[in-house]
Amino acid sequence: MARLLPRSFYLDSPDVVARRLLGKLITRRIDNQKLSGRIVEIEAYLGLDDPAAHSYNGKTARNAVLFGPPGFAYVYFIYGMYYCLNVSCQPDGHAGGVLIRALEPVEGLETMARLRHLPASAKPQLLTSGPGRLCQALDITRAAHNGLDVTSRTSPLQILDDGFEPDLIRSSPRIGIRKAVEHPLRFVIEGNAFVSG
DNA sequence: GGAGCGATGTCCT
DNA sequence: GGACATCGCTCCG
Repeated sequence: MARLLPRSFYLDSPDVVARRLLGKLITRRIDNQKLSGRIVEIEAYLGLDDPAAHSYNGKTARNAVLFGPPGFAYVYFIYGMYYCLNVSCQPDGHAGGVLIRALEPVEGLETMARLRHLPASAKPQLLTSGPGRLCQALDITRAAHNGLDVTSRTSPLQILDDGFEPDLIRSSPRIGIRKAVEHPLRFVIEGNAFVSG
């Protein structure tokens, strides 16, 4: 039986939490249906010390969740079309978070395909490989999910540990950023077919 | 299969 | 007004 990750899981620095989240299950409850996917790619954003992080220039209305307590969803809108899902890390008052970049779909693939406007026969890699894609596949939006507690028993968006352990984790530079491009803060499960890029 | 590029809303300077 | 933690399409080989 999968165990809901507690708030203490997210209390550490984003690079530590990012590694630790690889292989964990994200579950999205929509009415009576459950969608789930395993985290296979993730990036760390370090807060005030990280020029690539949304929190770098201080707290604003948009990024306030990153400065709050750990274990809350930070969902933002990007390029006029897509949402991206992060989870806040570090104690209340300290900015930091992790960006979920790719999932291996586990449950509800037909619904994911429909939400992605793809035929049911579409390759599963097209469902949740990429931060914008996975939000569309799980119907995650800023209006509905920003600021949500992912450690709550009643949350429609949770992260669980089902005992899976990645064989090998590889780090590399983060994707799609223009500042602080050199830091190896992207983490993937080595060899997993659902990693993006 | 890879490079180039347009779509498109929100936030901050 | 510009930048943006993206994606999917076109065009070319």
